[in-house]
Amino acid sequence: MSPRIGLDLPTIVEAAAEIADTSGIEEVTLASLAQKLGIRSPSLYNHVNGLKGLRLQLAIYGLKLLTESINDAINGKSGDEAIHAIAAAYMAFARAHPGLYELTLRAPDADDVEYAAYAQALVNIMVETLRVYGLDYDLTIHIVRGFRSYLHGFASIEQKGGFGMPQAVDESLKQVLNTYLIGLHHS
Amino acid sequence: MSPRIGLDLPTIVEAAAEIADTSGIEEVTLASLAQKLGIRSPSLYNHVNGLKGLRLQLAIYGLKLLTESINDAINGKSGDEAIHAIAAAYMAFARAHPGLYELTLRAPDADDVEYAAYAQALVNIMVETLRVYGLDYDLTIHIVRGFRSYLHGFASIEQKGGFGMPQAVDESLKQVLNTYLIGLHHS
DNA sequence: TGCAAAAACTAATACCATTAGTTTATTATA
DNA sequence: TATAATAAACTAATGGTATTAGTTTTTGCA
Repeated sequence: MSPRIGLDLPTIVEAAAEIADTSGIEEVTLASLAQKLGIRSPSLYNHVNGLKGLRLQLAIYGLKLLTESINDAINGKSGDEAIHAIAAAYMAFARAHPGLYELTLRAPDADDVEYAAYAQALVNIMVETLRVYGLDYDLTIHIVRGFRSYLHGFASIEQKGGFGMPQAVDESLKQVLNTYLIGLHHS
Repeated sequence: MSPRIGLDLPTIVEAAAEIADTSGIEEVTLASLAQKLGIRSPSLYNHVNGLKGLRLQLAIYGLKLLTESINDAINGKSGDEAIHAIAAAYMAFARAHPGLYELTLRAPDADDVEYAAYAQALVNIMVETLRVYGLDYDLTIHIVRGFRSYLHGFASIEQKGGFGMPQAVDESLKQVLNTYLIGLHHS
């Protein structure tokens, strides 16, 4: 079935993710990736639909890792504790994989079935975690949107060095989350 | 002093912003911009430090527009009303200038003095708006970070089509903000 | 053993940014 | 008014990029 074994999609995507995390996402080119893998760049078209296809695979891979990581973090927790655990796991992923994270939330083709499925899974985790608060469905959707927006914005701004003093960012993350949760408990 | 008058930095940056908003930020190339302006692409180097310099100018221009827009929106308001006005103006800008907004929060060189000054001005507006709540300084910084993160994350996710149902996003924006403000009033 | 398919390859094309060196037009000065 | 300096355009050339087409090679299976 497969000649020239030893090079498959996971290997390619992981190599690309490593470039993204260590050198930045604009260094992820078919040329640099091919060089890292010891092949010529047109050969990549046998595994991936060009640069656009590679980026989509990276987005799927990142979303999968992120979702798994959050699922692990949430294990056995509920309520406010679970919310804080999600936030911590989210930030830990963004910090450990800066390039991959950036590609994760920037799917060139958000209509892709696999990407959409993982994205929905992440939303479902949050919806499920909020269940204990007994909110009605519409409000739950609003709150989840706010939570996602906050986490993504925080990770994104931090990654770009947008927060002046770097020592207190974790404190900010928690304080803001607590403020949000207090508001939630009072509404 | 200036031969061949008629082409200056603002003209160039506005043309580039138009490309970004109508065709997407990856269509902003020196080639496409030069064509739009009726010149050859190397001529752009007389006004801008290459593609990187162009992107920096776009980020500065966008940040300036955004800050002015928010300043206008806040006029005469205070407290919760001012917070909601900031959020509305922020989202209005991101929606009216999708490409420029994306470039605004992605300065290739965040150390640039002019860019940093506008960014600080935006933070100052928020700090000032929160003054009426009488929070201590540290908490104010945390809350501003949360506010910025939320707004950026919301705009960013919406732009990528990350919210499933598009009809209720404004409702989400307000609801979440209200929840956040309730938490603020109770802490 | 031979055949088909998959995955590598080479060669070529088109687009892009960038640099170097040249021309041209405008402004300021003598 | 004529001339020199300067800024902004230009052409030409280089190197990097993705991508396509067509070819070779290797592997698995009949």
